[in-house]
Amino acid sequence: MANNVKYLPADERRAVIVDTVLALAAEMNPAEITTAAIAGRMGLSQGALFRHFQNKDAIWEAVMARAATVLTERAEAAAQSGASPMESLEALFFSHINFIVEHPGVPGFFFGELQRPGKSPARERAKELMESYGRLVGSILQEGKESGRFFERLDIPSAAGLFVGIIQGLVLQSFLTGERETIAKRAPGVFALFRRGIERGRSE
Amino acid sequence: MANNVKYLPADERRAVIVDTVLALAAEMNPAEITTAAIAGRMGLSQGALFRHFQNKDAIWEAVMARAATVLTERAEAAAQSGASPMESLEALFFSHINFIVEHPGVPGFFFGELQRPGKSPARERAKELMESYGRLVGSILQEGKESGRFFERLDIPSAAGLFVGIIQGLVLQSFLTGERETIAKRAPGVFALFRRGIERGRSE
DNA sequence: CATGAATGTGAGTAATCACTCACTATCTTA
DNA sequence: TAAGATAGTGAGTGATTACTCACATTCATG
Repeated sequence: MANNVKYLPADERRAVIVDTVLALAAEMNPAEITTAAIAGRMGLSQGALFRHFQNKDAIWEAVMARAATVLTERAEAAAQSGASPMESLEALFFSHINFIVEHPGVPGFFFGELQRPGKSPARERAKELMESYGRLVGSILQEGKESGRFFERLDIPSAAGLFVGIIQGLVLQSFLTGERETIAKRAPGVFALFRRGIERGRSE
Repeated sequence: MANNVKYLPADERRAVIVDTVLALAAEMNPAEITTAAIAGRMGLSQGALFRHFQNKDAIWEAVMARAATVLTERAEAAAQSGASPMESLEALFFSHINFIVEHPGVPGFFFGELQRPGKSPARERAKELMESYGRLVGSILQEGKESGRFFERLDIPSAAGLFVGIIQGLVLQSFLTGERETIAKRAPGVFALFRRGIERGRSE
């Protein structure tokens, strides 16, 4: 893990810094991550950080942007992978779960940033991510509704909110237990119930 | 709002401090609430705080304990109010939503505390609350399942997790928009979908 | 291989943090 | 109304924070 290679090009160093913050976020409260902790983990001095980022907020924005990019890429791939809307939704759900299992620091980072009032750059990135994610889920739901395979009176915004909510609920439970496996273990059962909620009634 | 009455008895002062923290948590990131901010809002000096609490962690624990007490009382009352398990579940759901609308600082406080690793007193309180809440939901679900009104193959832990998750999803959306009304407006539609997921199939 | 540009150092800075304590103001009660 | 108990003050403490800068080290290139 000790990535203490020195004199990296600026873009690579920025990437290493972002990685380091994500690694720290998996181990501690993101709100308590200090520039000293980041530099220490990298084996560099604090000064090196500020050569590549104007301030801590800029680091936070880069971290959020990176998380958003990776998650969005995977989500879009998953959304197109299914043969039916329900399969796409299921693939999207589990790709999101896998992302969180691989990057356990991201949800906490996300929560922490959304709690901040006003508009920090990182918070704006987080909002953008949520909105585009919501649109993606909404389009799949709409498709399923139109194809007649979903509940015909399905309220798209509610269902999209529920979709995001069930993931958040799982994250919260894993925060509680402190164990990373919790979320992957509970995911299938919870998704099955969500599926029951949105699919066509069996006698309608 | 300015509660700057001086020379309150110790127990009343402690209650005022807890109220003040909850009020601040509704306006700012709980992680950024300082003892200076609390004292300033009350119109007292910082020293006054530490006459009534040993340290900041003790204040945080008291805040969490108070939130847990109020929420638990309301939840238990709601759980017993319904004529059927589904009605009880619905009453529980909306009492929780109302609690959050009235105390908008609590969810953020909760998230922030759960993100902290190790075991702070406040975090332990939060875990206790979640566990007893989960048991309450689980018992209603079990009752509904046994009475034949819920899905007969319902997985109780998944459904309880889903119940908590849909509330978290609504909270997250209200964090995003920054508007307090969002959560109450979206709640009915999301609960309807949850209900569809757990109730008996119409042709089974 | 010399030289300028890029990257990193380490000892600083002022601001802010939770917390302390000798002292004062107020309340309670005999 | 005197006096002890309780509550609050305000100027401190050392630790920690994000951030700076003169200087050193290494890299890239003609």
